[in-house]
Amino acid sequence: MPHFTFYEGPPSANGKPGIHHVLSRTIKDIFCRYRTQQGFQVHRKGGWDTHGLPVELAVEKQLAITKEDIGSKISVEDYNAQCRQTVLQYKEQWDALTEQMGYWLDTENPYVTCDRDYMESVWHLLKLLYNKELLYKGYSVQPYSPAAGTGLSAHELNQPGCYKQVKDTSIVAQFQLEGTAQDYFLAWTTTPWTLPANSALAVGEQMDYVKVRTFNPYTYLPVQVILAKAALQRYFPTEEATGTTAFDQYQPADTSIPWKMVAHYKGKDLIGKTYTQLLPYVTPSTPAFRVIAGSFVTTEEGTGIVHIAPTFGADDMRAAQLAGIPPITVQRGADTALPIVDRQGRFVDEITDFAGAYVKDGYAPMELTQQPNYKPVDVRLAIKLKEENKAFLVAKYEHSYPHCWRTDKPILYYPLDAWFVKTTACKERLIELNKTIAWQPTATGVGRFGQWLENLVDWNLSRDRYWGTPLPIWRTKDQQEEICIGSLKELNREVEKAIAAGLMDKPLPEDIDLHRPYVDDIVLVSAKGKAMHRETDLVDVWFDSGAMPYAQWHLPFENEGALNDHFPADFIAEGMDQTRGWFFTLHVISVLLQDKVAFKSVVANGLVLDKKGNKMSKRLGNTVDPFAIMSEHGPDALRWYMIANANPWENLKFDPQGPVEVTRRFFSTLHNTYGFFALYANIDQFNNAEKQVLHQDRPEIDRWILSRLHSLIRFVDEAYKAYEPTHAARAIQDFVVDDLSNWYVRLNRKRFWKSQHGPDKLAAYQTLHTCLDEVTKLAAPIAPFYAEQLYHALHPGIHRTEVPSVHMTDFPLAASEAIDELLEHKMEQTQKIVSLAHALRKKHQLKVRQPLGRLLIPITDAATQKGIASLEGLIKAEVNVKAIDYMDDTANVVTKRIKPNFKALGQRYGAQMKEITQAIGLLGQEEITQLEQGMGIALSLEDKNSEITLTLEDVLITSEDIPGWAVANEGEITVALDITLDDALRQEGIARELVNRLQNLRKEEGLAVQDKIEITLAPGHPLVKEAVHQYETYIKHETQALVMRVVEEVRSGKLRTEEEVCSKKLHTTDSSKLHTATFDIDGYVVAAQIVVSEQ
RNA sequence: GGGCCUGUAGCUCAGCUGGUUAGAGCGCUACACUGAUAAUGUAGAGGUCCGUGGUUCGAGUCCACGUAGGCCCA
Repeated sequence: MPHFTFYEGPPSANGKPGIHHVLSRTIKDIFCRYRTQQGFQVHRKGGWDTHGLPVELAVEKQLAITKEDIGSKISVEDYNAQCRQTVLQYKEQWDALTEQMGYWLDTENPYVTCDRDYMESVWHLLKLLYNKELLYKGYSVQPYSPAAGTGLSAHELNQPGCYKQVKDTSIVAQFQLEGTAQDYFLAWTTTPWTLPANSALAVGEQMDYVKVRTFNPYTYLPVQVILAKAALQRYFPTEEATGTTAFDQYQPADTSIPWKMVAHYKGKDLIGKTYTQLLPYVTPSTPAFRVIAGSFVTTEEGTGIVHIAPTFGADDMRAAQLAGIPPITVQRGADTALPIVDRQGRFVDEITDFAGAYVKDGYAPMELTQQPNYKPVDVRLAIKLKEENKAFLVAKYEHSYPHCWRTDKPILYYPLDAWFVKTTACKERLIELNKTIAWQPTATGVGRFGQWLENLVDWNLSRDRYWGTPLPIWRTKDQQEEICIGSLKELNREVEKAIAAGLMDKPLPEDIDLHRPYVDDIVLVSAKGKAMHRETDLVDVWFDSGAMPYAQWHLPFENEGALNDHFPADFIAEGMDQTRGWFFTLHVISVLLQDKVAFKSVVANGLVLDKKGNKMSKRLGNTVDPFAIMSEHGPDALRWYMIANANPWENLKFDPQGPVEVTRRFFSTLHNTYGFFALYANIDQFNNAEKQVLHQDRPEIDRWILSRLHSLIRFVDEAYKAYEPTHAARAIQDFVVDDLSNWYVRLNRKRFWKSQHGPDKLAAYQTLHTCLDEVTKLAAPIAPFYAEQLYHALHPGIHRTEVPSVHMTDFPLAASEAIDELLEHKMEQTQKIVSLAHALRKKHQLKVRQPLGRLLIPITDAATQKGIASLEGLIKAEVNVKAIDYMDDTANVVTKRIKPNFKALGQRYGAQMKEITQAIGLLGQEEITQLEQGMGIALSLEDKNSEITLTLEDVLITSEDIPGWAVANEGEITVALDITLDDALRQEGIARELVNRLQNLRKEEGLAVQDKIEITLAPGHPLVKEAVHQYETYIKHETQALVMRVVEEVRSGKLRTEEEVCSKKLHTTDSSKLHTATFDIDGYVVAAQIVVSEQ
């Protein structure tokens, strides 16, 4: 059996499932069910994402502790035990959702990311990366508190009170362009102490920049400075100088400094320009001091040119890394490079002028700052730059700056050790292989995800937390030796060595937990005999989920060969917002390790918003409980609504009325159609056991609906294949509502209730059964429950014979021989004709029950006429006319309208179209007739004296009007209705009205469908009397009357004379079985009485 | 600030490679039907196709800029 491989992106059972999970899981379910029906084996292994910050935060909240308390107020052991307990706290709700929404998933054997087997596989993958030298220790710039000597998480920074308004010294520095005498870039900073670490300047590629001639306000020297045009106002609020006089007249210390724009640039023109190092204390080993592109550059503050110090800003580091600019660092020993500020927040010795100075006052001891001539380092730097003609503006600047919540001192953005996956090493390959993935929608793949890959930086794996997969790397204190562990076996082996070396006293317990703190207690021995301790970092949880193709099978320790059958995935689905989440980590791990994609196709799904388009949140209280919706409207209605309403990758504005409408419009229509079928199938004991009536022996209407059915099958199959579930759902819905229910069933009702059996009735049953059956299979992936129910209803004996579930049936195959496009087109025209005729009746207040004489259809070509003629009976019945006449308008009775066929003509004549349109508008009825008869018409155009020949294909002719008739048209179809009535037609109308009233009476009085009756009528008016006489057989037949008597008067409650009852041998005198009514038919009063015949 | 997506009737959405009366469902109004009936049909009202400019004989559709919203990145 061929495999269809699907990966379940693990949810976290640490939170409750929401309505959006119904959407994402419905999408996953649809395509897996579809493939199952196609005969693929689909493994649906569930999974749980159990590590990470959300879990830790939840636990901290439960225990009312913070991260700092771990290890003091609570032991790491207890903490981890608590985490383990918490991770699956909502598992039951998730399992309930899975079951109730019908998500076909193996919940019995899920993979769990905090299981030891899973973690061992993760370690194995990390080791493979390590062996390929794709795992390395570097640094990342993070919030750091020198006072506390510790890094801070974004979460800690966001605690209330951390951001404070402070006044800092800000400097606009002048960076001199290389090779110029007085041209400078202006860059602004609120952290002047980072200027000695500057190694680049960043500009916005698309931004506009200008060069301004002016004077330095501190040195009064002439300068030309470059800055963003949008920032001009900020630094040059005065009027721009018009000539050179202002410059000539400028005196040092003048309060007003003249300025003038002398050049314009785009940011991208500046990229690559080099400049002289601002504060040359440390010389980098590779070329630096260049203008680079930065996507973060703005003109809202500063100069639109951003000073880049890669060691002291996350943006800076990233941009510099992308551009190949080195950071400014100092060497300590062979392998160690340090930033120019130490961990206590002091400049290192190499920054001679400021060596040992604290970069923020807050870190310096009181006795230092209280000295009379103490100046903060930012101020000292400012003075130095002013003196050296390197400062353009120095000012105090008030802004919000984060502070350490423990020490209340400002934080630094500071490079901290971190382990990275060297994704940039395979950047090209990642991009290339991404192009082979079928993204739905495509733009997400090439655009959003593609862009992300283009700007790839190395993946920072390190997390300074407790609950996650520990990084399996042990190092010696001197950082010279290290080992990466790839399996439990290897770990045990190393522990044995450590025991031998006396570093450990006993082997690891059998059931060693690979989490912290247990792994932290393991000390290994290096080749040189030194002790090695584990690097304390945890691995980013995203690595856990990206590892699932391997780790879910505990590869390579078990399930050898699983990759052959289950890699790569044929299909995955995830939230649109997971660009750098699962999509990325799956892709990276598999490309780096196997040089293959991890998934061949992917459907991204959008957000589920509330009815008004607001994001759902607990805070706003606008969340929707999936269980409530499902218990109220059923899971299928919810699923169908979510899929049919909008493409899943667009945001869904969730309207709780949606499932209600879906139920009404789609499910109840389908159910009514089935109900209709079942009603008669039961009466006639139809059980689909008879031999199928040959396709060619079925009436045209059957062949039509079957043709529509197979067209539908073809369309839906394609749609599922192309991951377009919305198209599939809408097509199924339209077929059921429009074609099957409102046309086929409506037109064929008689065939089911007529009493004589035969091939026609059988064909009707079989055709309707086939339609329902196939629709059931097509809809099964989206509406699994209802489809299953309907399938069983349609195959009552199924447990004995056939396939026991719709979900195991073969997905329908479109039979191209059943598709008759010509027939479908004909029917479309017929529907138009009927609709037009109904509109005419309505306009002239003629009920459909009133027969009319003729319908006239002007015909332009023989093929159309033939097509319509073959469905003539249908039109006559629907419109209730005696005859249809076709008119090829030789007599020119019909007024025609002519329009150019723009598509045909436009391509040929292009610019001449205006004139041609005008000329065609002037054509008369005779010329139109000429065209219709296949003759060409010459049009002479004034322009260029040219002449063109028009043929029938170049124009569109419609019949507008037929004098003396009621006419309607739509597109190329026109119909005319003869609305004159004679007595014969009136009588037939009366007869039909009578039938209608008698039927109503039957129903009102609660008679069963198969009850036979006897009728007594008092027609009153001669016209009615005549009608009753004329149509006696018809009336009796339609109303299932065995007897119909005409009398002068019907009294309420019982028949006129007792004798008549006796003479007619009615077996009853029980008046409760007599049903009497008075009808008003076109103003004629008719009294009637029916009684159930007991014969 | 950057990337991507979306903007069409009161609401939710169609609208294929540009072709001249821009559609559907729901809702609203009116009428009809009543052996599918807590259904159904028909008709009507309702549109600066987000804006501006451009390409073209012709733009809801293509291009540019802008604008509003969303997601991701910063």
